[in-house]
Amino acid sequence: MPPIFALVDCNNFYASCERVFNPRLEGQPIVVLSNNDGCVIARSNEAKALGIGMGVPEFQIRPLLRAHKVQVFSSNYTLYGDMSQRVMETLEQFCPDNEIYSIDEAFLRLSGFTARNRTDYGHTMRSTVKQWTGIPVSVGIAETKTLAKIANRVAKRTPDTGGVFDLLACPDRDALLGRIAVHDVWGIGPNHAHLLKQHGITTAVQLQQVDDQWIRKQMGIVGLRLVMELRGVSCLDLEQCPAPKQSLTCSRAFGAFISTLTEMEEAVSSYTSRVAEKLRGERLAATVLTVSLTTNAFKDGPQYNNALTIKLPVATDHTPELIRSALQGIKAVYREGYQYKKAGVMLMGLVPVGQVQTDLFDHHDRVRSTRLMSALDGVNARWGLGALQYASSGITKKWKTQFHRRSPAYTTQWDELPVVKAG
DNA sequence: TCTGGGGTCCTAGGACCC
DNA sequence: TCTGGGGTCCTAGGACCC
Repeated sequence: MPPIFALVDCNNFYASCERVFNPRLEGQPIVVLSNNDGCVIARSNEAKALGIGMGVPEFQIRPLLRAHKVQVFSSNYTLYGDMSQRVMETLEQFCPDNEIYSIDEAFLRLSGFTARNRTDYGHTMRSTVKQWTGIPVSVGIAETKTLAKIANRVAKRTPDTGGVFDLLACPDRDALLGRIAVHDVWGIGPNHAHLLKQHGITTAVQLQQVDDQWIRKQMGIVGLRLVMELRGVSCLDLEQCPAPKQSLTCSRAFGAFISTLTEMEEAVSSYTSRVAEKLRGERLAATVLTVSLTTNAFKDGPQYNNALTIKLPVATDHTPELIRSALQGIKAVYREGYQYKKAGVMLMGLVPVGQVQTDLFDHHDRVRSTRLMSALDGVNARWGLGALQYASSGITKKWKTQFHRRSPAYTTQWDELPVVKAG
């Protein structure tokens, strides 16, 4: 029996999260900004209707935001991560055969349903998620993941679907695919959209009908797979046990320019602590570390970008060891005379902690340092990330990322829980 | 003044080996 | 004049995703 996929996607996820705990935002335009309150990364429907684009710098639309009383939020990833988990746990109850694809999307395998039942089930899931979490979702159903993505798009944009659309029950699929622009197909980015357009291919239905050899030559195996998926031949299966991570990164723009090595060392040290926490959270250790730094490409003035990759002597998840290597790296690439905007620390060559190949000459007391790291992570989990920090991360931190308009961590910090007033 | 962050996969080309 | 062939591994860069 051919598979059937449903894609459940949260509507305007970050904006919806803000709304759940602040009901007076219902019906109002909302935007959520990236780190340092730089760009728009989420918009409510009302904000989209004002013509606010995805990724637009906040300063460029400031007058518009003010004129329409748009509610502006800094991003609050602690809140969004927790809300995501609630949504996914709800979906899990409906369909354990699922893949959490991103913070706001999951693919489900719906087998053994008739067409009528599928749509009904979609509506039940949708209303349950809304009732249990407050988050509105849309459901797209089809025989491949790529088509389920398209079905979801239709569900989201066509009010009379009630938020659920089953492409298998669509009487004229070609007409529908003819209305989907090729750049809106999952897997077609700006570059391939341009290439396809030059060959007269502008809609999903045209893409579906291209010659196999031609698409293989133009877009490689990925392109051919995509076209097969559009034809209803499933090539992308559910990935239920996610492959172990290959890399972990912490890279961030600074809240204020850095122009001294000391401050750069603080920032890199702080970013390394963060990525090391992620590493331990995944129960992995790293064998390769890359540090990078860059000036502001948007500004005039001297530019400098550089990165350095260091092979670690022994795979480690121990923050001080990682900081030592990162600092050694940043010293080597740092040049005086620039205004730095951003730095990053990436860990690669990840191996499960249980399988670390130790060095004959490695005298480090690993048992002791593991206990220390657990204690550190425990304190930070209890009191909030950054409660306990390494001195090398600095104290004043003028460079720290700015979040001027952040909502409370409504669901993860006792002192920030929403208060319900009796009245 | 002010422009995000974190990932994956594929491919082409070079180095190296037999 | 004439300059193999095939395999593997690694890396950098491109393209895409949310």
